[in-house]
Amino acid sequence: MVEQRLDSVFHALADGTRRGMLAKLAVEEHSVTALAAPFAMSLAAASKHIKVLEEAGLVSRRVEGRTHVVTLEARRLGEADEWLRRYQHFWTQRLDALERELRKPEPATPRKTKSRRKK
Amino acid sequence: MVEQRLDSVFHALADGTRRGMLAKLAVEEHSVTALAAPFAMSLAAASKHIKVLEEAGLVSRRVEGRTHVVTLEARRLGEADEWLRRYQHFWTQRLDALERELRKPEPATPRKTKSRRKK
DNA sequence: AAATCATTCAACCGAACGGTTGACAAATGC
DNA sequence: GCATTTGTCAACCGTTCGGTTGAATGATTT
Repeated sequence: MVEQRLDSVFHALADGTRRGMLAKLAVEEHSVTALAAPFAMSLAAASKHIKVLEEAGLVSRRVEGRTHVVTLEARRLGEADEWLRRYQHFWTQRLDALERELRKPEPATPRKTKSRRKK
Repeated sequence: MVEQRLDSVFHALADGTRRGMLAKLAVEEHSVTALAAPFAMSLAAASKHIKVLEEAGLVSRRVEGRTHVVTLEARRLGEADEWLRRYQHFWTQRLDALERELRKPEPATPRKTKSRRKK
């Protein structure tokens, strides 16, 4: 159930055009034409991308006269992030370890000027 | 450059089988056969999934005799997370706003017992 | 040396992807 | 009323995806 959603969300994110659209939508909502503008493709193609985002639940659409206004809907991004963070310590632990290592030279017991370590 | 990598990482994540493999690898490294075991598919199919993960930089492989040992390589997950977090406030702010709203019923000016609102 | 185990490779398959074009529908402008 | 704007839909096209099967490769066991 939530697994399926992750499929569609991650798939939606696996395309630069769509990520670009989300970036634009993060600033403010846009019409379909406005969203399509930066990309070298037909309006129909852009429209399809928007549909992918919509079906992934990443954007919503409000019809206003003849224009469709697309809005960022980030809850699902939150779900994706939630999934990713289960692994967070894997990419931070090295840094953590490094940090600890870097702090270490400041000795825990600074009394003895010369500390023999190991051997 | 980094955009291309995001493509492959998000694409790799857009599949339940592959996410399952990563989950298993989060516990410890595994051979190809061990990784494939839980899934109802041929070994060749699983092997392809692993290749996708590998090419996305999410896992690495060490050949040990006749078995290939696959290890989680989470740096790229970190990059994906980094991208997602640009949007973090979008899925937290609503909660923030809601929280403020929920606190509000405690009136700012509780003096007047009967407050007429509107009209 | 032969058999078995761990894994990939190559060819194939149907479905989905990302794009195009042309027709269509609805709201707006003249 | 007619043309224009905004957007979708449908059909098509080549490519990629996720899977299969069968053969091939290499390391290990007997």
